[in-house]
Amino acid sequence: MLSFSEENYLKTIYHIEQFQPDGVSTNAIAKKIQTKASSVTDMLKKLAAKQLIIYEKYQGVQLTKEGKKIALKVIRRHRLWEYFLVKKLNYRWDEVHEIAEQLEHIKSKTLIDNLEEFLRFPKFDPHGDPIPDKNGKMILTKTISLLELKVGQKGVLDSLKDSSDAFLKYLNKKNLALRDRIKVIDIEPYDNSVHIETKTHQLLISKKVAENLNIKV
Amino acid sequence: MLSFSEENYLKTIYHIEQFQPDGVSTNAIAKKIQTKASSVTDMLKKLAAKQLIIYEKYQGVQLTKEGKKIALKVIRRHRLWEYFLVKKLNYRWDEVHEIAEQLEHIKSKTLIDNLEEFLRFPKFDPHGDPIPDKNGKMILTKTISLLELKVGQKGVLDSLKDSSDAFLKYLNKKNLALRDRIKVIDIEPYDNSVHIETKTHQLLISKKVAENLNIKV
DNA sequence: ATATATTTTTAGATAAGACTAAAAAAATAT
DNA sequence: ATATTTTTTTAGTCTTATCTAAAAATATAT
Repeated sequence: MLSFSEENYLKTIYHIEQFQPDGVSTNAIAKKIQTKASSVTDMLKKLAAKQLIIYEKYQGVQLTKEGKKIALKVIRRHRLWEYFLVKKLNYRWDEVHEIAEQLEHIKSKTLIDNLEEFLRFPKFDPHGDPIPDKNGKMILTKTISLLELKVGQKGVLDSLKDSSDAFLKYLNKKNLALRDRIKVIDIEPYDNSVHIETKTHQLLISKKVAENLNIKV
Repeated sequence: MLSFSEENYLKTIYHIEQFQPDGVSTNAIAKKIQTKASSVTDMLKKLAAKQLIIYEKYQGVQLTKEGKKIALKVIRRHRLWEYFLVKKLNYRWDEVHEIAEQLEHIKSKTLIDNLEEFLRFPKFDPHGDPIPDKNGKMILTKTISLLELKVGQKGVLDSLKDSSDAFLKYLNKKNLALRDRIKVIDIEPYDNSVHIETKTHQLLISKKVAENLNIKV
């Protein structure tokens, strides 16, 4: 049985791997997990000894099949609990991360499957991210970042590249929500900002924000 | 903020204090928490330094006001989560303890109050134990053990002195549930066993079992 | 009252996971 | 190609919560 900390590392490596498929660096993990590189190295050795990652000094790491399986279990738990918190306990999408970070490590053979059934098998969490099923399978939606849309093109806000509370609060303030239909009115070539229109209002979106919005066209 | 382990000690001391109001012994704690007396001593020093217990070498401990407050918070969380597991996730009363032991240590300012509201402010957990409210107040029901009833006397099974999974499974097997009306048919003076009758069947209850059944007369 | 048994504490060790500081390796720049 | 910077690892330390073994205090029994 893995520790809280080991599970966290596996989950984190999985997430970074989505963007860095051929080797996740020690520093990248340290940054995401808010710890020191030396602590990461220690843990990588431990996970490698358990055959959950492939680790060669200075080379970055990759999850093994087993490591990936465990990472997906943790992600499944995290996303189901987030769904529970929002749908049943009336939390906002920007309030659930910290609590789900703890709940995702509760150990039980049956708990998460029972929770999933209670929630009636949701397929996406409150941030639009897909929830892996019992076998680790999830619905992968093809999206592009808002930055890639042309003037006049339309799409739907599907999910986020950055789900930090800070970004979620920004979207709250700007009245942008998942499933909103978006049309690009204009693109400013100088700073890559995007002028968009939703059903209810118009908005100016900076490059930084635009690249964190995943659009289904 | 207290650790998982510190919270567990406070909760355990609170429970033992119900039966040993003037000083909880190191060994009693060690037994309940499944650890060694020396480990308990270490922790007692720590809790005393934090002013959560009154501890004098060799004298046993007592919770301070603050220690009791925290213990009741942990018990509140435990019982609300047990209620959730049974009422929402369809667990049986003998399956929830281990999971609630973990859930009770989730840290959040708002989680447990939101859960309580979602569950519509239950006053008793699945084992008949009262759930402390936000302020630590709970409904204390006057009960006596089945052993104290006279022949011919009636009462209702209200709660249990022992809520171990083993005892709960025993009650399942014997078809005894909370709220069952019970009448004492006969008492065997030789071994203090009790012959009882419920709405549906008659049963012979050993002394050991009888003293763990709390009856509201 | 004294011997014996039990309980509790102390001392020292261990494991997990983090840290700092310094060394080693790899990447980048001139 | 060499110097510089950045990244990663190593070595050693710290904290938390355990443990064992031995010592000290308390309780029990004769």
